[in-house]
Amino acid sequence: MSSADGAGEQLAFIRETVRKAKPRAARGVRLAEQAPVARVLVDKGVLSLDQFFDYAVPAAMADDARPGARVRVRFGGRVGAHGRREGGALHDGFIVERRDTSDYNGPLAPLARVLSPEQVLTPALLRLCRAVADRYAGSLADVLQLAVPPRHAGAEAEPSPRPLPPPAAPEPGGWARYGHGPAYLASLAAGHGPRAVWTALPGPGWPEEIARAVAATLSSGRGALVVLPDGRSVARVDAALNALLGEGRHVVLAADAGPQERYRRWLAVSRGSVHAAIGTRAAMFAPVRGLGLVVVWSDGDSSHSDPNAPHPHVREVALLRAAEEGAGALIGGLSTTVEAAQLVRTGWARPLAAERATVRELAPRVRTVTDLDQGRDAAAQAARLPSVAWETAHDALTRGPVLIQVPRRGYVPSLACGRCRTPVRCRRCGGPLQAGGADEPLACAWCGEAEGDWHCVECGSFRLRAQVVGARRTAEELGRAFPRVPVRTSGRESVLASVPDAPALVISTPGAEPVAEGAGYAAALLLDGWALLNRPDLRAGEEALRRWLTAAALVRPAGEGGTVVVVAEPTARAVQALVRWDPAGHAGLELDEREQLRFPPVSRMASVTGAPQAVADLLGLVRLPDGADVLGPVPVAGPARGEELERALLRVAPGQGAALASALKAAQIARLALRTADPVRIRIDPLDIG
DNA sequence: ATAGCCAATGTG
DNA sequence: ACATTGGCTATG
Repeated sequence: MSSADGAGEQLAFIRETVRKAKPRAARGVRLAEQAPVARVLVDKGVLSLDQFFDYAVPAAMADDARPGARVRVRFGGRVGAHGRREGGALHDGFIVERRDTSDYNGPLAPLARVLSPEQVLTPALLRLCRAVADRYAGSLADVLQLAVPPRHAGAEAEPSPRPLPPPAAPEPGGWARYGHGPAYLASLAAGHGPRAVWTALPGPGWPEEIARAVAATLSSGRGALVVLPDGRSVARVDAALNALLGEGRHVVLAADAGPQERYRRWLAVSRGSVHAAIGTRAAMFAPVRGLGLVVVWSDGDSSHSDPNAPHPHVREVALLRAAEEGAGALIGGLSTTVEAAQLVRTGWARPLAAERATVRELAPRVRTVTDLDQGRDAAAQAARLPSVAWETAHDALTRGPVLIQVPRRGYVPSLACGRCRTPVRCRRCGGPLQAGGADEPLACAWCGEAEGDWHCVECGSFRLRAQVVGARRTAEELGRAFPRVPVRTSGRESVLASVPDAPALVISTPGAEPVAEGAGYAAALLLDGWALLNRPDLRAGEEALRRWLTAAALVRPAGEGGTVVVVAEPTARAVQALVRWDPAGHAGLELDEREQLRFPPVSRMASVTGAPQAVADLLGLVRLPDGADVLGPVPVAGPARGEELERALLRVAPGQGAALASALKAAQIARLALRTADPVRIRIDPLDIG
C-alpha cells in the first residue's frame, strides 16, 4: 500500500460509519419503511458505466418505485467542499430491484422522481437484455433502448383488455404436408419447447402455418412471438391469425401504428393481457409472458440485423430467448441460412421439411439461361432478354401475370465490360468504378480517381455495361416488347401487396414482390442473377438463392404450367439449388465450406475497425481467449471519401463467443478512458466478412 | 461521457 | 506565485 492510501482508508472508515448507521439519503429525506434502497440502471450510454447504482427511496415514492419502473435520478454530481452534494444532471433509469441494504459505502442520493409505477422492465426482459448486451459486447442501456419503447402516459392510463382463456388446439392444416409437422404442433400444444428449422414449401401457405404454430402454443396456456422481416409479411401472418383465432388474441408490433398505439399494444403484452405478439425486428424483445414459442421468418433477410448498437440479430435473440425462457423455436423460411443449417447439424434443432415428392409437386419448373444467350428476335432484343426468357414470358402472359425480378439499382455498385463481363476496376487502387451522373466520367468508389478513357483489360472492348438496370427502365423496355400488356412495378418507393390474377408484367425489386391473387404467377423471370452472384461476399450465393426462392415461391406449381427462368451461370451452386428447389442442401454445402475455412457460424467473429493506430492499440490491449486468431488488419474504405481505416477480424471457436465479446468490451472500456484515443468500432458477427 | 481533482507545466 | 493544461478517477 502506498502512502496515498492513508487518506483513502480514512475516507472508507468514515463511509463505513455512515453506512452502518443505515442506508440513507444525503439530506434528511424520510425514506421508505420497506426496502429503502432501489438498485437502478442509469441510462447513460457509456460502456464503462454498465453497472447498477443504488439510490435511496423517499417515503413518498415507496409505492411507485417498483422494480421495473422508469425513474429519474441525479447522477455524476460531486460531494462539495462542505460535504454537501452538488447534484449531477438528471438521467433516466430503471429500477431493477428494491433492497433493504446497499453494498455501497456512502450516503445514497434519493430517487429524483418515479416517472410511472408501470413495471416495464420485467425480470425476464432484464435477463434477456443483459444476455444480449453480453453477447454483442454492448451495454445494457443500449439494449434497453431497443427493447423498451418510449413512454406515452395516455397509453399507460388506459387499462389493457382482459386476457382471454386459451383457445383450443388447432388442426394440423398445412402442417400435414411436412413429415414431422403435426408432431411439432402437438408438442407445442402439450407445453413442450420443440426447436425446429423449417424449410417452408413454395406457395401461399406459410402465414397460416405460422398462425397454427402460434395457436398450438396458446392452447397450452403459454405465449408466442413471431418476428418477420417486413410489414407485408407481418400483415399476412396478422390476417392468418385473425382468420384462425379471431381478433384480440394477438397484437401487431410494427411501424404501421404511431408511437402511442405501439406502446399501448406493447403494454398489453407486458401486462400479460395479450399472449401473442407478431411484428418486425424490434418485436424480438416483446415481453411476452410465459413464452412458449418464438418464430423467426426468413432469418436470412438483412432487416433482421438491427442497425443500432450493439446490432443484435433477431435469430440470435430468438435463440437466447428459447434457451433462457425454455421456449420452442421455429426458424423458418423458403430458404435456409447457414446458421440455421448449423443449428440442425449440432442437434440444437430438428429439420422440419416436406418430402421431396411434395416439394416437386408444389414448386414451379426452373430453367436457367446465361445472359450471353441474348434473344435473336427483335422483340427479345428490345427487352434485353434472352430468347428463352422472352418466350416463357410471352407464353405465360396468355395464362396469368408474370413476375420480373430485377435487382435494386445501386445494389451492385460496379460496372462491367459490355462484351466479356469483366468487372471494371480502378487502375490505381483496384476499387470499383462508378458512373457519377449521366455524362460524368467514371470515378473510383474507393479512392475517387477519375477514369477518362476506360477500356477492358481483358478483351479491349470500350463498351460498358451497368451491372444493374433499374426497375423503371426495365419496365419501359418490357412495355415496348410486350405492347398491350399492362406493366406494374413494385419497389422501394411503392410496394404492391398483391396483383390481380390477370395477364400483366409485374416488375419488382427483391423483397418487394407482390403476391399474385388466385393461382399465383404464371411465370417469373429472375434477371441479372449473375450480378447477384458476383458480389464479393461470403453470403452472395445464399443471398441470391433466398431472393430467387422468395420470387419463385409465388409462381404456380410446375403441374399448372408455372415456370421460372433464372438468368445466371447454370453451374453455380445457388442456381443448381434453385433448379432442384433444395435450399437446405445448399445451406449444408455452404456450411461444409465454412467448416473448411473456419468461418462463421463454425467460428465466432468480431470486427474491429478504426484508424490504423487505434486498431493496433486495441489489439495490443485486448486479452483474447486461447486459440483466438487475428485476421488482418487490412485497409478498408471509411465512410468519408479517402478516409483510411483498417479492419481486423477476430476469430474464436463458437463456445468462446462470450469470452471474445467480454474481452473486446474490456479493451474498449480501457481505451475509452483515454480520451485522446481515436474511436474503434467493434462489431460482433459482422455482416460482411468476405 | 463528464466534472473534478491533482500534478506538471507554463506565464507574469 | 499563480494560471493553464493534461492525465486520471469516480459517478450511488
